[in-house]
Amino acid sequence: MPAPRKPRKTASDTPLPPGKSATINDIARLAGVSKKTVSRIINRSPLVREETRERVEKLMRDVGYVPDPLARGLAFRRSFLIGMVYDNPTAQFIVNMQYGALDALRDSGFELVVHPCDSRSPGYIDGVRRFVQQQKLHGVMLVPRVSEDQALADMLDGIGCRYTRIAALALDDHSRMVITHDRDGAAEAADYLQTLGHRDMAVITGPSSYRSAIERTGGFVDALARRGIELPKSRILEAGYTFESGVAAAEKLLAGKRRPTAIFCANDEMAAGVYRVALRMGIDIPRQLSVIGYDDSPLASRLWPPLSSVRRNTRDTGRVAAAMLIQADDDVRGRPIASVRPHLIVRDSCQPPET
Amino acid sequence: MPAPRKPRKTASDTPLPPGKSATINDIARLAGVSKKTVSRIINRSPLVREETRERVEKLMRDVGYVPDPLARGLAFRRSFLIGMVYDNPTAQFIVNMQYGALDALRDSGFELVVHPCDSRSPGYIDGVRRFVQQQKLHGVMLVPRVSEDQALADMLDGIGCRYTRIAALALDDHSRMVITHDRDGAAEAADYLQTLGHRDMAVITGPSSYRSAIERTGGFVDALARRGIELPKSRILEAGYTFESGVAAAEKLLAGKRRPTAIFCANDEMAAGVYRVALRMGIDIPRQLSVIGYDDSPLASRLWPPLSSVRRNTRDTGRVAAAMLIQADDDVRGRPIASVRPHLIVRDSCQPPET
DNA sequence: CTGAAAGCGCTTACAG
DNA sequence: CTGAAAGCGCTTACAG
Repeated sequence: MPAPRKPRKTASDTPLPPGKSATINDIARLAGVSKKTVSRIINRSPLVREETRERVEKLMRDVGYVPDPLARGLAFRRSFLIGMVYDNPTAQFIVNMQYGALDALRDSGFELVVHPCDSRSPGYIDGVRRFVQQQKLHGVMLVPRVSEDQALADMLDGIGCRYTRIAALALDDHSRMVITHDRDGAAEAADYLQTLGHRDMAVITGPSSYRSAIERTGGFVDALARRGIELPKSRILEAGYTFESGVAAAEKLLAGKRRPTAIFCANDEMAAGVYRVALRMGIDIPRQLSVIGYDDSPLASRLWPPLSSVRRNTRDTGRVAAAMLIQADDDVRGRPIASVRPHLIVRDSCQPPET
Repeated sequence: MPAPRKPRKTASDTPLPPGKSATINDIARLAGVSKKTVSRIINRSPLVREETRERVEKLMRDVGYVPDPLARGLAFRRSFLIGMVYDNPTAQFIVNMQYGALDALRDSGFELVVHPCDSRSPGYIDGVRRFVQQQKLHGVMLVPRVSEDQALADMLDGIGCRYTRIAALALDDHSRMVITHDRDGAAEAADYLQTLGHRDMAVITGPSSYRSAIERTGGFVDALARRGIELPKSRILEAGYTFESGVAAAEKLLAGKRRPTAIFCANDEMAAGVYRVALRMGIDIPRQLSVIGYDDSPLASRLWPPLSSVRRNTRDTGRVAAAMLIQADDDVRGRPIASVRPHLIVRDSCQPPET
């Protein structure tokens, strides 16, 4: 039996080039397979013998090999980037959505690139198109309110860009939707106020061009109706989702001779506006007026008394929306529609009405 | 004279492939130059005849040609992505910083990819390294507080990644710093309170491991000293930049037998904590207590009375930091250090002390 | 199950 | 000032 060969430098055991990281060629050479086989392993093709796969995967781990997303992107004609497109929600909402998306993208090789835009400017859809096409994005998350824009979705469909839409209700194929059920969140607020004994309530809602505003108001009104309370039109005020518009709406509502005993606001910013007006008019919250917001933003617990508010679970929403984009198509079809449920966080801004 | 030839399909006027976008080869063919010349024009090389450049640039505009960042990135061994690395500042701060960065990146071909992290977790520097190396980032913006971590900057230096650090004072080469002069912002608050007539003041500051906390407190104390007022150590309380820690610090400060007449808080969250305690203790702001915050967050104007606060101009800061990363190196050297100045926004939370 | 060739759309290094 | 060749690190299409 010949003595075992002393290891010598051959083509197949040349150490990795120092400094620069390993490439698919290094892995193929070191493993003694073709680069195509390595490529199959990277892309989880089943057409690789189990033994080969394990051996090569171990090697990749050992040398810390990670395929270059630039090279893969060039060959695939599609990058490993997920875009997040949004208009102008509150900062905390955006940031939570980003955190959620990154939860899903962590260790996937995908990264998140952000694209705020102004949906009122005429060229905004074109701006998104350039963003998507130039970067050859793998997919985009559409956050409310741009998620509600059918023209934007149609454009993306037209250029073959996959997307997920986050919205209060289904606006598209199940495979492209994450539903936030704003109707249910508002209904929970209505049930809570009704249970406390309120009968004369009011709603300060967002712009009627926003589905979220329609759904939240509708959910509140319908839930009251189910419990036998009709909310007159005069008790529903449309505002602009801003603090200032909340102030203006609250002034109208609280100046009338018969004040409502409770106000449901379609977001926390407007609820803060109600607080401001109540303070100015000497109306005590919650003794003389109950208030509920929507968002459960940090502001809710900074206000005094701490504001009861509907939590949206934004981070979960972002995670689900991003996860759908990087899943294989087969996994997406036929599964139930993605949804995230809101729920009311009770703090100290409500109590039974004065008798 | 022969009749003019009817245009026929030749190699050089074959229309662009329908559907897919033009490549450097299409431009070279259509312009009748080599792809290398087109490449020179893309990269603004001076080694191109003026007439050629103009002709090719017009063609590129006409067909809507944009070079593929994936292909350029592969050849350059560096992507056209800017990373933004941050720990856990307030949502509005992050979002403003992102808006600012995108202001600088608009129409530059670069995009912004976000990377929140936890600087207390042991592997976080490694996480940033993987992020930078795998995506072959063109550069990263380091936002406070990670911008203050020298180990992180050293790692980036070690792997040859360009970066800009946003911090209260110079921690690095001028070419890598954007200074926010927190010291000056705090000094302005001090001058304002002194001018109103306050003599017995206090500071609620952030963690002493944060340069921002040190600078803001130092700036406030030094400015008072310049005006002949010594702030005793007992009037400086270290808190955690959070609402809750602000509440705790305010309780200590306002429970004592001799209350300060004014409190400077190193951020708005802690100032909101002071408001909460003052409300609970029946101390009227601003009549019995003046308060100043730092950040000029949306919260400042939601509080009652509206909080005077030092505005940081975060969006400008982000714009400058990102612009430095995509500038040519020559433009960076020798120019004055980048800086953004804070200034006090006066609202209704301060007045002269009661006599 | 595996591989050799060609190609993705650019740039670098070299030559003229 | 301009260009032909080779290469960046992968994948696709084809063949076996």
